[in-house]
Order: sequence, then C-alpha cells, then structure tokens
Amino acid sequence: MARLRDMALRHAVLAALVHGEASGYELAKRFELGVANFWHAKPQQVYAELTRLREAGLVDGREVIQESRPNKRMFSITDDGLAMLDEFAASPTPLPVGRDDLMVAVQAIDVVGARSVLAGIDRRVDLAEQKLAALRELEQQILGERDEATFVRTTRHLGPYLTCRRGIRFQEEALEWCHWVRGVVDTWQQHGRAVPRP
Amino acid sequence: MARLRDMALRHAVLAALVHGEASGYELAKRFELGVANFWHAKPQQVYAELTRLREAGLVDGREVIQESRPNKRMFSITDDGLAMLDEFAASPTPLPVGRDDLMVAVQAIDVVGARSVLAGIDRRVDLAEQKLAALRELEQQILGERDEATFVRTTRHLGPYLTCRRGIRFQEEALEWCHWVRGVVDTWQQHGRAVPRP
DNA sequence: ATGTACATGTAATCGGTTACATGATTGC
DNA sequence: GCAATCATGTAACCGATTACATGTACAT
Repeated sequence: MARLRDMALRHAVLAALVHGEASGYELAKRFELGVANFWHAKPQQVYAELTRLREAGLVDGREVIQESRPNKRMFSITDDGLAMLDEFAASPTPLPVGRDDLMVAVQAIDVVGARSVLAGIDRRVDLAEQKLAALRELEQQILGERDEATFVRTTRHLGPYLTCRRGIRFQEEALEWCHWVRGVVDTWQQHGRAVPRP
Repeated sequence: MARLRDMALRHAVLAALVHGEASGYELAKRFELGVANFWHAKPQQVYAELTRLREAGLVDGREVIQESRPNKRMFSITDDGLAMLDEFAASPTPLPVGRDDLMVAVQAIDVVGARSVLAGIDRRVDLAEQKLAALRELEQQILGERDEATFVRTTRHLGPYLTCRRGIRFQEEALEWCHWVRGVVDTWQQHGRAVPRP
C-alpha cells in the first residue's frame, strides 16, 4: 500500500464513489463536465488519481471485459477509503479562493473600453445558463416526483442534493449579477463617464 | 523587453494598477487578503510577477528610498501594459471551475457522519462572515456618502465597485446556503436516515 | 467517408503553494 | 523584551493543464 501525499483531487474522487462503483470513464466525464458540481478535473488527472488510489488500497478496481467496446475498469471505495474520507471531512477547510478572468476584465472596465467587457458578460450569461440547465436537470433526477420536504425525510443520499443546490444557487446569483452589471454600465456610459461636469 | 507566456496572475496585477501606482508590498497585501476580491495570490508570487512585468516593459518600477523603513519599489502600468489589458478584456473567458473542499465533505455526508460536516459548515459561516464584513467596509469606502444611483452617474472608477458587489453577493449566497443546509440536515437526521420505513 | 462516443493513458509544462531567509522599526 | 508591520525575495515542490497517443464501434 503506497503512500499518498495530500492531493486535493483524491478526496473528491473518493466522494464520487460513495454511492457505488463506477468506471474510470464515467468518473472522468462527471469530473470534466461538472455533473460532479462539487469539483472539477480533466480525464487524464482522474485516471492518474484512480491508479494511485488503487495502489494505496483506497479503492478496488476490477477489469470488465467487453465485446463490442474497449475493456474498462470498475472502481469502488474500500473501508480504508471510507476512513480517509471520514478523516478529511473532520478537518477544517479554508475559504475557497476566487479566481475568475472575467472579474479581472470587469475590474479594469474604466480603462479597457466597456464594449469588450460587456461582450464578456454576455458570453458568461450564455455559459452560466447552460450550466444552470444541466444542474436543474440533475436536481430533477434526484428529486423525481417528490418535493423537497418529502425527499429530505425519505432519502438516504442527501449529499448530492445539497451540492447540486449550491451549484444552482451559485449560477443563479452569477446571472443576476451579470444582468445588474449590464444595467449599471449602461447608466454609467450615458453620463459623461470620463469627464464628469463640474 | 522579455517575452511573457500566458500567465493568469499577470492580468490581475495589471488590473490592480489601473487606478494609480502602488508598492509591491501594498499589492502583495491586497492579493493575499482578498481586498482585491477579484483575484488571489501569495506575496511571493506577486513580487515575482512584478519583476517579470517590469522586464517585459508592462509596468514601470521606481525605487523609493525611505529612512526609517526598508526601501520600496513603486509600480505603475505602462502604455504597453494597458494595451495588453485591453487585449485580455476582449478575449473570451471560460466559466471558472469550482473547487471547494467543503463541498467534497458535503457530497459525502451520507457516509462520513453528519456531525463533522456540520462542524465544517459552522466554520465556513464564520469565515464567510469575516470576509463579508471586509467587503462591506470596502463598499462603504467606495460609495462614501453617495447612494448607488448617484455613485454610478458620477464616478470614473466603476470597476472596483462592480467586483466588490460580486464578492458581497457571493458571500451572502454562501451564508444562506449554509443556513439552509443546517436546517435540511437536522430534518434528515430526525427521520431514520439510514433505514426509511416501508 | 466522417465524426462522435467509448476507454485509457504518457510527457512536458505551467501556475500556485510551502518553506525558508533577512533585517530594520514601531507599539505593547 | 517581544510581537507585529514594513519590505523583498529564493528554492523546492505539488497539483492542474495542454499536447499527444491509440484503437474499436456505431450513427449520419
């Protein structure tokens, strides 16, 4: 059982496996296209991490031979993996640091020409709406016919719903801010921005 | 004038300089403690980036000799730097990827014991409230006596207000979600979570 | 024929973090 | 006397991204 340093992705992969086994390909997809809305990683990184986790005995991996498709490996979390997740969940987590290129452009709107920045805002609106649609679909999958109150009283799998709600609220908030920015910048531009009259 | 690759911090530092010169120390502080709420970096990284930017001719740096303190360097953006920011603002920016350790713990709440996760939520509430207080102070500094409508019609420096508002809204949303989680998890625990009755 | 989905990686590089170093001054 | 603030870095490391590689099957 090899040793592992304190890698960030490790716990995210373990968390993605708590509700049953999955193939590397499935996990890679989930982590790339944000269906796993609680973390993000490229496929190569996921495959590498799975290999390391298996060497460390934190996941089991079994080969599945397929006829009309390439073979695949199915992974599931071990007791050691669960123990590690437990330890992780009990340790304090820092505030995530925000890094968003669009915010840099917005910060500089006074000197870079508002037109470029507003174009960036519009692109962001599109992307956020796509993401939001995907998350709402996921929410529907989770809830099924049930309303929230019923779901919460009856489910065994609350975690995915909580993180999904976080993703939805985050994107909704981002969209509201984008629309607010459009309005404010329009007003600002109509009043001699660079040369306010005395 | 040395060449620079496409580093992420570069544009953020340039954006932080658009409203006048600043010392490396001032910039390092702003980037570390999130007063620059649109980006984040450690002091060492900021100093290194400033050196590179000066070699590339994107910022000017002048030495200021001080008596009762160590000497410092004051940096200001050049025309080349402004041109680079302009180009950056016109290029498309991707959706920022979310990576938050607390979300990983929440995702796994079904297996790791809700107590640890709720403790993490409480710590997050504290941190978010501190950050929120700092951002609201910054907002007051920006607005002064003016209300938003008046400010927008008269200011030349809209950018910092827009990003500050984003930071405030983000933290407010995070706090609301945390409180919602507390309530939902309490309900969930009161109804035989692991063994729902038939 | 052409492209998308399945399925899994290696190698090089980059951007960010951690650890460590230095030394004076101001306030408790 | 002791900690915090001012002021600036170097070196080593780690985690994430980018570019590249391989081959089958199914749908248009």
